[in-house]
Amino acid sequence: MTKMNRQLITDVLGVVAKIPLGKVATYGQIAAIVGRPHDARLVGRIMHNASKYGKYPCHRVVTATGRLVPGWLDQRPMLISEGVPFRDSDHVDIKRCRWQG
DNA sequence: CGCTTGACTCGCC
DNA sequence: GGGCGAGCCAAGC
Repeated sequence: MTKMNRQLITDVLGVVAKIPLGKVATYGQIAAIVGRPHDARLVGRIMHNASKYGKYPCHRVVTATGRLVPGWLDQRPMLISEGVPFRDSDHVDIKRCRWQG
């Protein structure tokens, strides 16, 4: 793990930690905030290992279409309990709950 | 050390 | 709205 990678991780997690309750952010949005608009995938990877880097509300991060993380069944109830509006069982109403950083 | 995979996104049809 | 392909970067094997 190089220094630059750690910096990226630190920035990404820092942004994730700032997502307010009841709101969600997209991978691309976070990637753009940390200065890497084309690295949404990396944000996803960081989220996947986020628990190992520390405790962050990574459940508030969804794809650009509002889709939840495939395979992570706990994400939906967690978001619902925070008041995030849902479009269907696998998608949040991204248009209404998208975080305006 | 190289190839594959993935919690992505965007343009096009 | 949904399917396809290309671009991007790091972690795993």
